[in-house]
Amino acid sequence: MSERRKPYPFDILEPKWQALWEERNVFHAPNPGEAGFDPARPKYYVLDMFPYPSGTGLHVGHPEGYTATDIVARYKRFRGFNVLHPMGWDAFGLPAEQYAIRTGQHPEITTAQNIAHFKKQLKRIGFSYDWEREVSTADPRFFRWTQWIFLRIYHSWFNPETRRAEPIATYQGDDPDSVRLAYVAEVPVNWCPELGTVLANEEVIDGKSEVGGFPVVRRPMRQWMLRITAYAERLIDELEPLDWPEGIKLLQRNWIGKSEGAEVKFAVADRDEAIAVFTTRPDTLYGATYMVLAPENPFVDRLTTSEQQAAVAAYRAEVSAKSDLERTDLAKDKSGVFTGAYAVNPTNQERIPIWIADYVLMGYGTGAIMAVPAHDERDLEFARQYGLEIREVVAESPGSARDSRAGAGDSPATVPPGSIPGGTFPAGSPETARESRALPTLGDGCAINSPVIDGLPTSEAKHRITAWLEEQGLGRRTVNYKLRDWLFSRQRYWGEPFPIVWRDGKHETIPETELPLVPPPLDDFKPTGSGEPPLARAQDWVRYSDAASRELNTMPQWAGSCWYYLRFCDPGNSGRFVGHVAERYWMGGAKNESEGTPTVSKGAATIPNNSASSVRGGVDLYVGGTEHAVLHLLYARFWHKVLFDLGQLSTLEPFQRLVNQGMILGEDGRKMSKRWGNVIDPLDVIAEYGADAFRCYEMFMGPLEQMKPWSMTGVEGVSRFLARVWRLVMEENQEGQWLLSETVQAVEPTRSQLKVIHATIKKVGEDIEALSFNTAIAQMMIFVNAFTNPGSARDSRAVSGDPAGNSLRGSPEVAGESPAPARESRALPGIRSFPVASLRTLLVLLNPFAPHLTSELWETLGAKFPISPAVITEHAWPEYREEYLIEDEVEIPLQVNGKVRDRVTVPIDATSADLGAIALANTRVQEFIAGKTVHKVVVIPKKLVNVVAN
RNA sequence: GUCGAUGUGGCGAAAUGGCAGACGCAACGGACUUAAAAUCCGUUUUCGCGAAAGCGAAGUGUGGGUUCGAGUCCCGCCAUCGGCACCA
Repeated sequence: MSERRKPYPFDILEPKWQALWEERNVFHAPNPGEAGFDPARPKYYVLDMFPYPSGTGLHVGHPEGYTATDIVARYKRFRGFNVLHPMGWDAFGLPAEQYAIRTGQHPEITTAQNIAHFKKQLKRIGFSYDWEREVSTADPRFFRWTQWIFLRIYHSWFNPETRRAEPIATYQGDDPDSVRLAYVAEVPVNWCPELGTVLANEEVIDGKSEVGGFPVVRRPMRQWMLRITAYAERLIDELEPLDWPEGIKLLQRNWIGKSEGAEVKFAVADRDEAIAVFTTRPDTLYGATYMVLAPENPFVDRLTTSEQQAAVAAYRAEVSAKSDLERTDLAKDKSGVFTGAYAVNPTNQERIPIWIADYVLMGYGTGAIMAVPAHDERDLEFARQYGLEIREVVAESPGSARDSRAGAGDSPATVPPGSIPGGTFPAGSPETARESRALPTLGDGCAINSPVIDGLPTSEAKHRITAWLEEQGLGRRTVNYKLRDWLFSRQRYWGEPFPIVWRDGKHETIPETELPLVPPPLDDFKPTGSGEPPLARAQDWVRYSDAASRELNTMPQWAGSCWYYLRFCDPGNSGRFVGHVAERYWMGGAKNESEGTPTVSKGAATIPNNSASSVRGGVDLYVGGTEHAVLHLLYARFWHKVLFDLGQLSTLEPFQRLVNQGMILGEDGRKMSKRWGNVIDPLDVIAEYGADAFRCYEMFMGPLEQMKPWSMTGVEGVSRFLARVWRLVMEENQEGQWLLSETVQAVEPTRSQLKVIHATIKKVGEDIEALSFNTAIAQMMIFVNAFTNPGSARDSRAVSGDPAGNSLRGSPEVAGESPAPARESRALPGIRSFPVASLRTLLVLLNPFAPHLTSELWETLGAKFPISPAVITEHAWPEYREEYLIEDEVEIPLQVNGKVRDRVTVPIDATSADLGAIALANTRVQEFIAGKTVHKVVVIPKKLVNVVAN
């Protein structure tokens, strides 16, 4: 009584169908070889980015992508595909551990509770996941294989010859540990003494910990690293053919940051030593007037003169106190110190001073640069600050001059390409040049004041000087990447332990038979404070043997998500991380296998690169948020490639098609957060409007990839639409019971109804393929409006050309005077009638969006109009017939000079000549061309006529 | 700074170079009702003229351009959002 009246009884029918689906295991997809598997059907793997089961539960943002994939999954099933549509949990993670630290509650318990809550929410939305395939990254049956994959990575190296990972046994060198894809290194980390732990860069703000605001220092620690940089080139190349948003591809490419250039050796003056620098502009070598080393560069210790010792030490101390963020944040002023030493410019033997400055990073290139202040903004700023020489060696090339900034006489624009500009440019007087031009040339131009390459355009100059350097043994062509190796260890409890033990200071692996290696039980999850991970507390566990002890670090949260999509293919396999047959079936190329089975592990014979087409495939559709555009998607691609190279997988890439859903904002247009009090809980919405309305609204809001604000009244609108569908089939009697409506009859649809039906079949199918769900729903609304409303102005367009008049439904008065109903059966006189077959068509089209409502109505219709199969989901997707879409007549706008002046209805096959004549004869057109000369009549048959006159 | 995305009614949004605003929300008017809710019908880009049907003009952030024709293609600019940020 107190409850608001429901527009239709979703609160009863939705749980009913959800229970039924679960009971009958309707959405289980059998694997090849299992009972019920139909090999004749093509496969379709549609995947969501699995969630971290946080304590707060789902919000309306999660189900946006999930609804999209669910619609595709249900649609593909109708289309006859074997559909793999799984869900699982990214269950290791910091929040559970921090909660454990605060409360003493074991993370396993809180995680299990959170998972249960998430699962309940997902089931209430009616997603068609195959729950038999559910996995959790924190489950030993799962992370056993995460550890196993780590061992594969550990036992491999990247062979630059074959450009692929190979077992370490194929490595011929004498130090295998130096080439392993998993290795140990001392790297600087963000150490927070107060919290007793290492923090990720994102967790450090202005040199303080995000949590608590404690100071954070940089400190070198022994860490596990994965050699992802070996794959930099392939991660770029093999990204190309994927069906991903261009923006995401670009983001990955930029993250990897490939740049081509040269490494150049500069001799140190008066010493038998040389420092290599990396530059992308070897053509500016003559303009290198000083050199800069990163403060951490080991050369600094050796080079610094005694007079400069104190200044250098002070500067290095100052720099090391800064966090990464402080150091790179803001466009702060350049700072640096002279070392007292000099290098020799290899082109002209000039002595140039060697400085140190924190604008040079130790981690990129060689940690040293040649500074060319005339042609690099940063070097220029630094040179100006410390009064270093600026020498111009590139002039703007003819034609590319931005402005006439220089006087005509000395303008390099007068230099003919290829000639030596000595006469026209004031060579040897860089100061003059500087003053006459406001800025140095930062872009391409042509070389000047550079004997070996004078007059050459930049690109050619680069080649020439690099060749010259190689001849002289002073340098070589090189490629550099921004991408760094992946810091793979964490000092945490709630993560996968490494299958590694230490003996005599050396790492070695534990046997595979000892997997899974589960974390020890602990009561205290806090870091130890000494920098040792919490696992150190479990002394019994740590002790592996008399001589060996376990690795104490755990893997980062990314580890499980790097391969979970593979486990979904074969989640119960206890002998392998994924069975070959299952993997080849679900991950294989979607097309036929006619080109032969993908090449797998035939020794070193196949080099994966450039043969991408033979190993194409992967997840057919992967939907998730942009926040994973780089890290997760890059890490997963990396692991996948290693496993592929080692012959464990059949495809080169994990995710063939990727789509990012946009963020859903609160009703106030702000990001949803507790702080603004604008968070929407899906369960609240479902309680009020039902899961079907929730799903449809999520899709009707706008394009999937766009950011868009939530609107409760919008949900109401979609709910009204679903209620209209309900009332198309059902009517309420005096007692308030819903019964099958008398108006539903076994009649043939009218011609105009057929047109709407087939237009809807076409549009909904195409729109789902294109993930344009909002317009698919709009079209179904048009369908329902057409069936519900007696001929109204708004559907005049939809029914134009309908010889039956403009009513779509057999309302008595119209049906009486209309010859419309096709052939045999007609509406009973006096009763408006809806053809049952047409309603069934609508129910199938709508089923992926509103599965509960449509299942219920299908069943109800079946009671009076029996049909087999009795369950909607076992039916085929309807096919549209072009013949019903074709019009006899078409309305053509008549334009004069591009403006519509009238419209005429003409037969569909009217010729251009006819149309032109009709237009010119039209009185409205005549009005507007009166007194003008007609120059041209543009006729687009079936579209429009445009008379050009003036 | 730089790369990318976006900019269309009061709002969410539609529109293979061819009738801008489909579909929905909100608002307003009407029917039904004792009344309300629900439901159904209708109006709704702006400005001008008209009693009205209607007629005209302008209109997709902004300035140019290409085209018979531009929301859509090209060039410049502005704004909002997002990523990266001394990568030599």
